[in-house]
Amino acid sequence: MPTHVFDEGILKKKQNIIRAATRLFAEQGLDGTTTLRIANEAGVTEPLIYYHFKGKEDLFNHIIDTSFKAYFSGLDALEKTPATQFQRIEALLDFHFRFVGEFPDETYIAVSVCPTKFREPDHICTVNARRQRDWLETYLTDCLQKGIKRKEFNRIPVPETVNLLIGVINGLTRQRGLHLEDKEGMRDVTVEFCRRSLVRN
Amino acid sequence: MPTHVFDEGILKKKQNIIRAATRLFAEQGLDGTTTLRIANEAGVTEPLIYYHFKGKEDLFNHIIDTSFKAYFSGLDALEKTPATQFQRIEALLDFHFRFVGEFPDETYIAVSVCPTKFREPDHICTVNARRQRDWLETYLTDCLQKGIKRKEFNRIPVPETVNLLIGVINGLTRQRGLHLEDKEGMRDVTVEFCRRSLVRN
Amino acid sequence: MPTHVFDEGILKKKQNIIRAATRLFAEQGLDGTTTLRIANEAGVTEPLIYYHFKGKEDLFNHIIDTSFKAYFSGLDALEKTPATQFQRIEALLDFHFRFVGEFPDETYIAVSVCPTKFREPDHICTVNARRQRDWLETYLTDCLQKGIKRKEFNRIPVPETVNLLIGVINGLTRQRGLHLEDKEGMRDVTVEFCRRSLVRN
Amino acid sequence: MPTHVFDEGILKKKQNIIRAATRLFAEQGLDGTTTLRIANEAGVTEPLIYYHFKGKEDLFNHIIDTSFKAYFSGLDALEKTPATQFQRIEALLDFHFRFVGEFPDETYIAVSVCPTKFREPDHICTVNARRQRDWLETYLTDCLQKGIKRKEFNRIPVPETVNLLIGVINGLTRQRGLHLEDKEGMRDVTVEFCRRSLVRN
DNA sequence: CATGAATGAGCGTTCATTCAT
DNA sequence: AATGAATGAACGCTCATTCAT
Repeated sequence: MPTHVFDEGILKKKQNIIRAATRLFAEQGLDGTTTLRIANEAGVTEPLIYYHFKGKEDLFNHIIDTSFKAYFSGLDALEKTPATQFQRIEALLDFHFRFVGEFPDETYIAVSVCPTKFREPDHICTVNARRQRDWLETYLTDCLQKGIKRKEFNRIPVPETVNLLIGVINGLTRQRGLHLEDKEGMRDVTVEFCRRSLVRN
Repeated sequence: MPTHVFDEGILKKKQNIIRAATRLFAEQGLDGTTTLRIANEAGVTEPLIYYHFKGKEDLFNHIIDTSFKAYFSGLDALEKTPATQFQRIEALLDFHFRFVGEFPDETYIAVSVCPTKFREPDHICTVNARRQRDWLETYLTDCLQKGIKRKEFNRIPVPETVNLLIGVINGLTRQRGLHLEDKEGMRDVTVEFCRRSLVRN
Repeated sequence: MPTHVFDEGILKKKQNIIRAATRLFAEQGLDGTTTLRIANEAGVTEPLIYYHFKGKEDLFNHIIDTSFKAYFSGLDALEKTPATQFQRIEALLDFHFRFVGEFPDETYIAVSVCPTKFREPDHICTVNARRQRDWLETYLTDCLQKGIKRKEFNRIPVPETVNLLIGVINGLTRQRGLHLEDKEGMRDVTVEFCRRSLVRN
Repeated sequence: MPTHVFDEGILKKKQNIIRAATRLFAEQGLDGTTTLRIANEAGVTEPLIYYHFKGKEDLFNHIIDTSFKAYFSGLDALEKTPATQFQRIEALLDFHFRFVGEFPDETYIAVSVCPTKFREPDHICTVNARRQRDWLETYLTDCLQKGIKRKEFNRIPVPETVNLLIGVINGLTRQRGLHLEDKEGMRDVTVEFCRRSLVRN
């Protein structure tokens, strides 16, 4: 069920290229991955990459674009479920745990190789990262402000806590692939950790 | 005052090479940084790099080695200050906030370019990352176990919480350079966030 | 009315290919023109070129062949009009002025890209260029010898003057496309220039 | 004495590259010549080309630049010798015969591969070709106008005759390498041909 | 007749590295 | 300690060409 959501109506060999590239970019970075390696692992010849994409950079951008589209569509599906403010935060954490589980390579690329492009202000990486940060800031700020006003949450400095929560999400996101066997356990412990910190008792 | 701690008794041009390489590796990664660029930014010629180091990889390893030495010596200085368990955790968080402030490039390299080497089990990156994780795990597990036993902390699942705290540290560490102006504020909020979650009231 | 003389009984798309190729070869040379570009400008896909021709070289040869056929058939039409010797030379100059006006691209290819093939003695370019030179030499030598014998022309060294006249034709031929607006004027001035040099007064 | 005038103070291997490239560009054009071939014929490895030049195009431009510098410095040496107007024209023809004899490859490149760059208005080829044409037009127009005014020349249409003379120079220039054994003969015959046409008797 | 998909061969270029000085 | 000159290896990419349909 994972990666397949991206692949509807795409040729098999093109899929292979995208999947191989995604894995290799995650493992070795953009500069560390050669087009020859991608082609070999995809079971095609190098020029086919250039038939389907303008170049290595374009292939990379395609992966970034597709990944962030899936990410944001997941985020947007969240918004519609109102509840207590903590349940909204829990849903956000939950979504990230699921997303990183489904798309570990895509997530790792976004977190680890995208930043090398932040120097270019119009790069697809920069644009999407900014959009992500804005989205999370808006969402979390709203949760915290409402939660504090309704006495659901402790009185805490909002912007710093938003920043902290984004850091938590980022940090847990980066710990993929390597270990993190007991995903279910981590999810629950993280949620409870935040609940104790935020929710008034 | 920062970077200079590494440079005692080192020739000026060698220092320039190391500093230029550190900055460039952090900005563009290992593969993305050419020896020519390093030489230019250091104000020397390429062969001088090879006079002082065996090659680019060796220069990189030197930087990693020096950085982790400073990091671990900071960690070891921590151990000697016993107190309440939460104070120990606070000291750990505090140290990381300070370290990332003093050595942003070194930290960023360790977090973002080291992982591309984890495939090689004996690489200096892999070894140091493992050692770091072990150190943090041991330290935090000890804190949590003692804190729980002495009723200072809530009863929480230890390994997952250790993992979570490491994630928090990692996440906040990655958010360097870009923004995070109010470092002091972040430090306090983070400490309080963890305190509310951990310490029984 | 021009290029159409070549196209009788040829499919429209094949015509497009030939015309696009002719223009591009003249503009960018043989190596500088890609089959993809030809296909695009002809409004077809690349494989269609290979349906109609064995390959790019074959398409090029076809153009050379067709161009030289038209050129030689024009030359042969000349021969039949006897008159004074200078009138024969004038007719030859006249024909070249008209030909280069009708087929500027074909002429330019013959003059500028054919020479890169002269290394291959059996190439269609080499063969036709030799045949052209032979034809012009024979024709002009005959004119000059007869004209001198009949006291129509000054006593001049024949082979060198033949060579010179071929050079004049070549030089004026090359000056197409770029400028040379007043073609009619150039024709007359050239003819009179040669007349004053050759014809006894 | 030939090509050596360009080479003062240049490294031997760099000279080899320039000479090999000059010959190959003349024989096969810019696109038809590979950097590998240049390197092989120069007895060096490919990267050395990139050590001395920014790339193939830059090497080509260097050759064009050097050639035209030599050409224009030759032209400028001409100007200072006033005499009858026809002697000035004779000197011009003479210079071109000598130049094409000394630098046949450079001349051929200027005449045959430069035009593929004329599309780019700021290209070194375009700029130099325009400058050359301007120079020749100015020079020849001056000769003809003065010659006509002083009754040295017949009354002839000046701009067209200028154009014709440039065509003659171009045409004879293009006939390099191929044959043209009796250069001395050609020079004299050409001069006399023009004299009879221009000079009043 | 016509095309989308795919490839073998090779090209211009870069880069880490070495050598002679 | 330091450098200009030079190279082996490989990389991203293009192109003429073919194949299946």
